[in-house]
Amino acid sequence: MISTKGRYALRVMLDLAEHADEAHVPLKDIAERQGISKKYLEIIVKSLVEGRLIEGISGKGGGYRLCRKPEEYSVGEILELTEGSLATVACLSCGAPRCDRASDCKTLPLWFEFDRMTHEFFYGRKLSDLIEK
Amino acid sequence: MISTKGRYALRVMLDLAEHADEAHVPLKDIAERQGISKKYLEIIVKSLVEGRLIEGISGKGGGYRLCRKPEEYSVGEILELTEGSLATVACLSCGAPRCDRASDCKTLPLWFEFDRMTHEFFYGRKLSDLIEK
DNA sequence: TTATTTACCTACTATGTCAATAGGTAATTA
DNA sequence: TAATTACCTATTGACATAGTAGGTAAATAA
Repeated sequence: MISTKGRYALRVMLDLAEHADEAHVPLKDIAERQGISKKYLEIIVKSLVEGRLIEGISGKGGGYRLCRKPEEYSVGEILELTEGSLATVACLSCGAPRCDRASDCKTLPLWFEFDRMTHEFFYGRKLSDLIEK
Repeated sequence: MISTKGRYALRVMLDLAEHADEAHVPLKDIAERQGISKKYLEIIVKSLVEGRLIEGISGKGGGYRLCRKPEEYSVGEILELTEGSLATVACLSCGAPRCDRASDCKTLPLWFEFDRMTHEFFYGRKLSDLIEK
């Protein structure tokens, strides 16, 4: 299940992509357009800035801006950054303690395959694919 | 993210499938073989019994048994029963309050497509597919 | 009949995550 | 100097997760 963090992050990125002509977009504007609490969005954009997906400029006339072109962002990296991991089961998430049943676990191949499919799905979609022409 | 409930349920079902020759399999045996607390498994098998995936018989010589052949169970129905829903985002889970942004939400089609893929993946796998021949 | 074994039942709990909110400080521009 | 913006730390209520505890009811074997 994708939480609000990942979903809102994607919407913020989309909003920025759609307003890429403006120099910088204040968070206030994004919050209003998207109908999401600005305070909550602060937490989310923080991750995005730290992950170098966007950059923020303080002060009057400041705001946020994409670092790259919309077609250079995959949905997967946005979600993975904000959600922490896209892994389906705990055993497959990065830094998980390895399970000693793994070698003959009959369900692991299933999770593994699903994980791969998920990864391919989200990394195959670019931010630009979500913007209607 | 699939929780232990769904993952353990699948392992219980697999264990039962592999011991389908025995009349009834006591939960104690499953718990020992799978290395999962019997107490916790009680909660999980309860859902499986209520969902009519397995049946339980009390008393000495009792235990649990599959209601159908392994090839007649999809992984999807097992997970959906124990996890509640396989939906990726809240907006798509059954009985969710409908979002008034849905009509022009640019991310919804993405979630929808992923949801469909997930559904097809898990409903396409049968319990019997996970048993090595 | 009695002991044993099994399912089945209700209640409780510790821990963590989610989805925010509150109240600031620092930076930049007009 | 005032306004605007990002950026920072801390807190909170609600809920889910992953169990545990301590029983009762049902069925069988001795």
